[in-house]
Amino acid sequence: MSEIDKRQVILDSAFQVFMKKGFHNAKMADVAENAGIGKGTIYEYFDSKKSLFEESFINNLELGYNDIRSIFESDICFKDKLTNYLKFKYNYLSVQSSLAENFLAHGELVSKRIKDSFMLYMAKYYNHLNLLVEQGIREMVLKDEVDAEIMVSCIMGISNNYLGIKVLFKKENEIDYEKIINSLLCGFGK
Amino acid sequence: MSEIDKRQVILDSAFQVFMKKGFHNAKMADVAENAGIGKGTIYEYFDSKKSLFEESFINNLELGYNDIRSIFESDICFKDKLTNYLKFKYNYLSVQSSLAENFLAHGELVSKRIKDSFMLYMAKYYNHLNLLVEQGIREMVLKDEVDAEIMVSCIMGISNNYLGIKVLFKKENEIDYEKIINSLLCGFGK
Amino acid sequence: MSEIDKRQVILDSAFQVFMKKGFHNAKMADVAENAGIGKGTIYEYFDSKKSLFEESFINNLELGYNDIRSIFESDICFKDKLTNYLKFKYNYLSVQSSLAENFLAHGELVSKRIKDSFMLYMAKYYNHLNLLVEQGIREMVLKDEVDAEIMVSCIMGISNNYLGIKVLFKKENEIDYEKIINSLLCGFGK
Amino acid sequence: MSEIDKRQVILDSAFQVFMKKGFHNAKMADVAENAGIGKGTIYEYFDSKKSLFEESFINNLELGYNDIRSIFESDICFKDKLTNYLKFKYNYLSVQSSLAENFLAHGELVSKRIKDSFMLYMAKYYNHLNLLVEQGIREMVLKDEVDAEIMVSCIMGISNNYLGIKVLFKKENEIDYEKIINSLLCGFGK
DNA sequence: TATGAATGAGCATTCATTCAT
DNA sequence: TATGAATGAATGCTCATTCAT
Repeated sequence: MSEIDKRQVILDSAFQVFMKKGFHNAKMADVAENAGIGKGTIYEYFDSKKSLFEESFINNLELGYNDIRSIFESDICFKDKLTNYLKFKYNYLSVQSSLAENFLAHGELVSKRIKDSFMLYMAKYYNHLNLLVEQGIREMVLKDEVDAEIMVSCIMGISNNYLGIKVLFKKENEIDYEKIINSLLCGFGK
Repeated sequence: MSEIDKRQVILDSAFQVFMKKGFHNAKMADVAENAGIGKGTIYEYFDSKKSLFEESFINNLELGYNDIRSIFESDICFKDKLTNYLKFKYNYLSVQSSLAENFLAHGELVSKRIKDSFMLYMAKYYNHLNLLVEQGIREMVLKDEVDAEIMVSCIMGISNNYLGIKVLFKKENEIDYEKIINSLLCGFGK
Repeated sequence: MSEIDKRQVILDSAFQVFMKKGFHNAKMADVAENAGIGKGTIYEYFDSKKSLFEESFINNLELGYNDIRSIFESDICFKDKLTNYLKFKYNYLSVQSSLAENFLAHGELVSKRIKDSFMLYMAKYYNHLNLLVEQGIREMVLKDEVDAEIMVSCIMGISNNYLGIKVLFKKENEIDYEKIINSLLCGFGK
Repeated sequence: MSEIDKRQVILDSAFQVFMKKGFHNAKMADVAENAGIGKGTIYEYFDSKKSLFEESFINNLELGYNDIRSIFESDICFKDKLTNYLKFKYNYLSVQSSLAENFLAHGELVSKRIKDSFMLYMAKYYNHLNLLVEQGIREMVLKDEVDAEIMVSCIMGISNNYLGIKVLFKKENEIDYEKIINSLLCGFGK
């Protein structure tokens, strides 16, 4: 196995263990065992538990972003793109985390580096969603005077909360993406 | 000071310290000092650090819920209620936490007990927002066939993301609650 | 036991263990056990193993110096003072260290702080021995033109090497302090 | 490079690193890098770090002894021999160690083997100095009844302390070997 | 009841040593 | 023979918890 590969194996193992147990309850021994290597080997590739956490966290942001970027950059219409985005988010939530955990936060681990990285990716997502709104306007699906920030927030709310609940109660077949998009387009008012 | 009062003093002190430092970096000595009492005294009222965290977390959910319940239970129209709710959330976000931290989660501390409690309050919020949607339908402001889950998710998305960003960049005066509600009512589509 | 006393108990225990095992082979657990306390307690009084070593080393210099100063400051004649000094050194060597160890040194632990402290006490000893030489000149026992540095070095050589060997081979009764002093006074030449 | 030569390269490299960093702070990786070889190669020639230390220490004693033996075995008079010895010691102190470090000792590394070896060489030095004293007696420079042990200790004191201080304060040109020897011969008394 | 000095279980990290290449 | 990636035993230190006062 190449040096790069082993590094990636450790990153993946670390992300799994950190997600499952949290930073403080995850032992370096757990990460090593999960990766099928010795404890000391981790330190050949990473300086400390903290930096391993940061690297694995950022690596995961990158991987997730690469997957989702292809959706945003694909050459399809507004509605299809939004539908694909929501479908992807549904699957992502399924494998990655539980709803409740996404609401909880502890300041402790959020180093400047990780905050910056997180904000960077959030900004990228945000930017993509903003571009999607603009595309919708160009395609004459959305109103010209639409407030992109508000609409993006609604999309995020749906992807985090509505889909999150469906994941939690395992009601995938109840999700009607057509209805979601219609709700956004037509509004809830009379 | 009565026994009940001292318990509450400890709970408040604990919540402050846990929010500021996170569970693992908060020392029992910090909580005691912040409460102006001795370390040993905490153990007269709570079994362990973990249970103190849980109690303080749930206590805070209760306090927050009591504040917001009065909004939902007030005798005002749909639009005013929704506006008041969003305004309250804005202030809450301002004092409680930063945007980025709300996105991050570590599984470690989320015991079944705390998850259940959290879900209970989420369900209460959810229920209130659902009732609010029903009120909107009764007041003929919303369509009869509105999907409450989707609308509630949009409201949550706005309160967590849109307001969160405004808090983060301290742009309170930019928030146009009228426009937010109009967006929800009329939709973003042509 | 008072706080000061417990501190001293730990210092004494630490000095014993460090002298016996050396810094790196002495475990904090050894020091604690030797002092009859828990490991954690040491950290109530000292910041780290390193600082415990330094404090115990310096403390020992102080104690040794206090003992020997009383000899130098006593109101007796040159010869008696020199005899007492050598007798004291003999006993000190007996309980403190072996000859061979005094020759070996490893730079590692010698922090600036400890070096300064050591040099300070060496300078004090040196100064006392110089004053002793001056006293000898005033008492007309020593030549006026005596080179104090050379004579002090000879005294140190005798106290470290000659007495050290006697300690090592446990030949206390062979030591003839009279002869030693006569040798210094009359020289070895014809 | 022959096997013997590589062994010697490692021994030299090891001695340098051990003297500079001390046993515990010297890493095998340091020794290997300093010798320009791989870590594993050291283990082709030495069993362990401990044995490498012992071998390098003893090897250095041998080298130092070989240098000084030639002085003692040269065919010159007592005074010249003593002067040459002191001059050699001065240079040796200059390159090998600082004064303070020579006073400090930590028991840890002094295995029986190394102690024995050290004592052996000390005994050799001692023996040479004793022979030198006898030569002085034969040459009628020293008194017949001179106590060799005391005189040797004085010489050692001068070489370790007096010369050590001169090295430390870089006052080589202040050393008056003539005066030192006269002091030893005539004594310090009236 | 209130305290804080004392405790020791628990873990990140280092580095001498091994062994497949 | 020479290498250095991989290993895991070993230990300093932290801090929740206890309990004598």
